[in-house]
Amino acid sequence: MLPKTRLGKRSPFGALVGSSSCPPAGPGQETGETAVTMATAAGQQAVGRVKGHPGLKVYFQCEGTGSECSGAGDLPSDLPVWSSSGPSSSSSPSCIRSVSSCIDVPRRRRSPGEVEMDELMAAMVLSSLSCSPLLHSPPHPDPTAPPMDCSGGLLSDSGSSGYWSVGHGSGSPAPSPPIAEAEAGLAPPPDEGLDMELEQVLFDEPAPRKRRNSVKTAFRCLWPSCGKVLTSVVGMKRHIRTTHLCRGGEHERCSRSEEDFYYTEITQRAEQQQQLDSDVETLTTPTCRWTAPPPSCPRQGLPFRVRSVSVGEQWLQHQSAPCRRIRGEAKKCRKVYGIEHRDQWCTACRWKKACQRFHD
DNA sequence: ACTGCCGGGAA
DNA sequence: TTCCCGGCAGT
Ligand SMILES: [Zn+2]
Repeated sequence: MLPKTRLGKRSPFGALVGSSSCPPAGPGQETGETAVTMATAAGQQAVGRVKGHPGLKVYFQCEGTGSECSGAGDLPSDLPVWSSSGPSSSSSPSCIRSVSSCIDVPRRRRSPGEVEMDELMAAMVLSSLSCSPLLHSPPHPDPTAPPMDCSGGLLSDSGSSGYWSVGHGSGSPAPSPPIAEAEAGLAPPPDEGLDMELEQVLFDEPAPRKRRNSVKTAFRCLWPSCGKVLTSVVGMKRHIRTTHLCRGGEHERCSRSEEDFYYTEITQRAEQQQQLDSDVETLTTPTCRWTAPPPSCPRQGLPFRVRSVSVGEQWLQHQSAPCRRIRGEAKKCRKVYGIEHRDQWCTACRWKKACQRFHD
């Protein structure tokens, strides 16, 4: 028996076993999604967008100055929007209702001068970013859902037999994301919880292994027929702001997040990195890029496409990346006995498996 | 270059 | 099941 610490990891698909489909939905497609919208002092901003499915419980807990409300409810997939009463911006049909009609939320108006909303929003952002479909799946699995048991051990790392075996279950390619991408429209799994962006990021890579050497990060402007590449976020934002958005410094605060939707993060090998803009700064400010432009600064009709990784997604990638087991300090049979005494190795070492004699 | 070992395949 | 090995990642 192999040790319990075995991490089956090197499968390129092991990173995201839970989410197997990638619905070919555009940014504006909202069926089956649940937009968590909340109002801030600056306006409304979609802080999270998770795929909803029947049975998915979403828990809110907001702490205000005077009162405290917490709501939990089953979110049907027909898009109930829960939002606190913000400014009546009717930019989106999802902002019509101020309080969900299906969640018993105590009505509470935002008290003036309330500053905890930033914290709340930060918490929502964090929770939405760190929410794995596994962590938020209902404790009682949906009986109507197909028994997709492909999600165990995504983050827990407690699976004794590595991750999952591709071969289990004949003809059931559930955990295979590339196949699932082709069959995206056929059977969306109930565990759908990650943004499709993330899945694209995770699976678009031809080489899923980490090749961090000599790879630099740059940012490409996504404005139509621009394609400018800069090495810094700040420079890119400034480029977008000044060149495309035609804005000066007085709008920087408003459009601070808007530029994020018009550039994408690209990586390129160092030797391929051509002469870029002289504006070289290090990436110090983590930016969160959402899948829709901020409603506070509507720009209708302008095409935007985002294929970038937010910080949380990067974190999630890192967490769920198929990482190998940490090489132990102990010498193994190979090193102890040497190649010439291979017959003295343990069988695992002989078979190039994890050593059973010298555990870490 | 060497080592550990995952994943896969042959016998 | 046993055995072997390609190939990757880390040292
Ligand atoms: Zn050994």
